[in-house]
Amino acid sequence: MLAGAMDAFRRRGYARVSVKDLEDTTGLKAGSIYNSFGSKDGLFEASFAHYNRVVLARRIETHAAEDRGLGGLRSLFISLLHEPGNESFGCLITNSAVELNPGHEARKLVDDGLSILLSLFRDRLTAVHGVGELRSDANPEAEALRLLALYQGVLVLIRSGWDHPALEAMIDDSFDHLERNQHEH
Amino acid sequence: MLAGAMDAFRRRGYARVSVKDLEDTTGLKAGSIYNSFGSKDGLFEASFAHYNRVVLARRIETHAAEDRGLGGLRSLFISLLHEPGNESFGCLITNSAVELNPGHEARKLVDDGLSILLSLFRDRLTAVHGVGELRSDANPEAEALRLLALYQGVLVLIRSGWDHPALEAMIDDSFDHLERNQHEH
DNA sequence: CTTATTCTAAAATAGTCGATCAAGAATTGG
DNA sequence: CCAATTCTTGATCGACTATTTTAGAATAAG
Repeated sequence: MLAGAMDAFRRRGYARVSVKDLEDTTGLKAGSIYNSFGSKDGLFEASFAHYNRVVLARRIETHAAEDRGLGGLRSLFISLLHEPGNESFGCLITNSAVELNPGHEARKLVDDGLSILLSLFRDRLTAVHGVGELRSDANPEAEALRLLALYQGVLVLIRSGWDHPALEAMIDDSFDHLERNQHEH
Repeated sequence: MLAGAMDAFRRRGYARVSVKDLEDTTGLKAGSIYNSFGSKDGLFEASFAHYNRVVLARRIETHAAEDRGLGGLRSLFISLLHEPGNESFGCLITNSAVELNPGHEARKLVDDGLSILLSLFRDRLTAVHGVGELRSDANPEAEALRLLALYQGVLVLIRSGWDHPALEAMIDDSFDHLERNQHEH
């Protein structure tokens, strides 16, 4: 029910999903939606919170579990290219960061999502840096923000229909460079 | 006139700009708009083409002229953080890649814009690689796509209101790593 | 069973959307 | 200067928007 609304927002963004669309995707009638969520904004925010709490969290858990080190992060990036059914539902964080009004209430959910990702990157890089899995001259703090930007950029390029194998090669290349001593001479 | 419409689309995206808004920003009445551009889509596409042909091209020319090497690309990235009036108008390429329908006519303009940037990055990296300005183990082709993703990602983070100095430090760090022998031991 | 309460449904509201039209103003070509 | 054409304007179109309301169905409590 929430999932249906969330999928619609992921695919088409906030503005281009109508209440009629939400009736179809949730199975609820407009009256019930307004009774339960107060407004279209309310349902959007509930969907977004669900995205951060469930979809994003589960993706991280599945691909980047704590014991998988740097390879987990790589796997997380690659997973963006292999959505089930070969269709990209879009990332609510990226899409909302671009689409939403500066003053929109749901902006805090964008910040939440970005913060979840940045913390993951920072903590993981710091951890593997300690055990020598990371290139020694890399700065985990700056590198984490760079990965966050790369993550968002990849999602933009996926949305633009960019060739997936090329993106996959680029991601692999990026993580190869992060690892220690992969280019010995 | 075109510039006014373009600014509106850059700020608020395609969907949230109404024909009434376009009347205000262009100074033309709805009838004239439809006479000149055929539709809201038509005006949008004209604005987008103007963005690629003028705004983007001029930005590249100003910051990343051909003789400025790798430093020109760095300057191009940094320039995104220093828009006049401390306000970001948004990048029509990034925003449209995220917002537009898969089948929308203006998608080709997204491809055009991305292609302009990718070509710039690829050509410049190849050139400086030849004269040893680029880290020798870097692959210009993969690196160019990485810069394109980074560029898009930075624009997403700017839109999300991310701290500019942190982004600037990250960009500088990224280009430091691209340069040859900046970490001698 | 009865009463109270919550949930659902369908219709209606006011407003805005993109787009069109006819009439007149401005501009252009001869 | 005149005729033809293009452009501008304000009014208006039906369709769709988010939201509210009203009435009825389902559910729960006593």
